[in-house]
Amino acid sequence: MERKRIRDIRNDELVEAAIRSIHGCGFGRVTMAEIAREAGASAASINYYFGSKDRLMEETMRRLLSVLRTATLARLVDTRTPRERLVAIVEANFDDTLFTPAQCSVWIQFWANAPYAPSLARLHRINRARVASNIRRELRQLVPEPARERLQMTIQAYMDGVWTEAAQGGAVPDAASARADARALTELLLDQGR
Amino acid sequence: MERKRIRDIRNDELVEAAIRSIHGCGFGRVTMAEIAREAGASAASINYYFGSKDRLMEETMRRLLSVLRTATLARLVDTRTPRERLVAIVEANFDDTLFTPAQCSVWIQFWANAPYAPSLARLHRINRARVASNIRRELRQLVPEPARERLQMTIQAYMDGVWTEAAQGGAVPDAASARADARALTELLLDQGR
DNA sequence: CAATTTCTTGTATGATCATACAAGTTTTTT
DNA sequence: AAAAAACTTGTATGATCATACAAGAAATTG
Repeated sequence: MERKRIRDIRNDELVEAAIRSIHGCGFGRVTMAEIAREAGASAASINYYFGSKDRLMEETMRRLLSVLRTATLARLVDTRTPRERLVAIVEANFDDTLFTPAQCSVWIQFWANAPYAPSLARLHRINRARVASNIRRELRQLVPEPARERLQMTIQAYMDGVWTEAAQGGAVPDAASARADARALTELLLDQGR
Repeated sequence: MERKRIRDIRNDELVEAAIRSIHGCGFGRVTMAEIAREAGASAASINYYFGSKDRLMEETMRRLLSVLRTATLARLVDTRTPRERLVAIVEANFDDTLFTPAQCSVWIQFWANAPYAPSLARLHRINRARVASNIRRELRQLVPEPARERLQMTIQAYMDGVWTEAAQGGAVPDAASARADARALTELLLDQGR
């Protein structure tokens, strides 16, 4: 099936060009022409494959979500205890495949724009619910009720914040240190009672 | 000096209309016409007072920064120890005057767009440097060197993250709980060695 | 190799929007 | 109250951009 392959190749190329372009110009300022240039194609061909700019953005966001999902599943494979699983979920957010300037930048911009773009809002809501539920599942076995909810929000806020910082492009830690820091904070929070 | 007063009143009205409009439409989609409508004025009058959309956005961001600065200074007044000052700085980020859905939302959007708009980038950089330096000043007297830098980043990431969450509009805690949570985390981090 | 499908692009169209401008209105000054 | 200054607005202009479309190139099929 040569047909399908070519289409998939183009999809990949265009989504990756979109990520680079958004990182370069900003979500609000990126144009079809710019993305096409980045991909070495024409603006019209993006419409041929995606139908509209909106759908290209949607697919681009899907790509980011899929990277996170993949990283999370990979890290969950070798876990035994709830504590290990929680750490795996947290560390997945700073996986080498995810925690790059371009992806953090694009991610933040999708977040900022999600409330105003229905198709992004939907994906955003689904992802957020999945991450929250993953964390809660493990916390249930680790922490008694009153503190649980607050703990989950703290962890999630911290992860969002590190991504935000990374997107600002300042002194970005490398992925490995980001994981170490996140792990340290998670364990400190889990052990705080003792 | 009636002249000055009218100008100041219009400036205030227009900046506040801009905040409401950006919260409603998004930074990338808000138009002069929409802001004018929100303010009960005309698009042309915004140009009369601010010269351009760009400068209105710049002034709007300045407003947000000024609210944070004011809240911080107010909370620093009655502090005695470095620890109290650090807590004051952190709590200021969740002051009642700041931690509202509209302001968090606008703030996040300014952050996301700062890398692509020179005038916003400048303000953003200055603010970030000031907050970082405030935190570092107190940490110097509270924490030995190796951990200091990491602690500062953790605190700042957490604060960014809570704002991000608040901007998403999900289950936003009220300002008072946000302050309590932030204080608890700060003190946990400070005491972690013991 | 002819026919058909798939792919690619340049250009035209129409929408959106910031801004300039000129013509008015209101307020202040003298 | 005349003159001047400050303010306000509607409209025109021009730029930007997503997208539709038609025509053509390349690949696939029979």
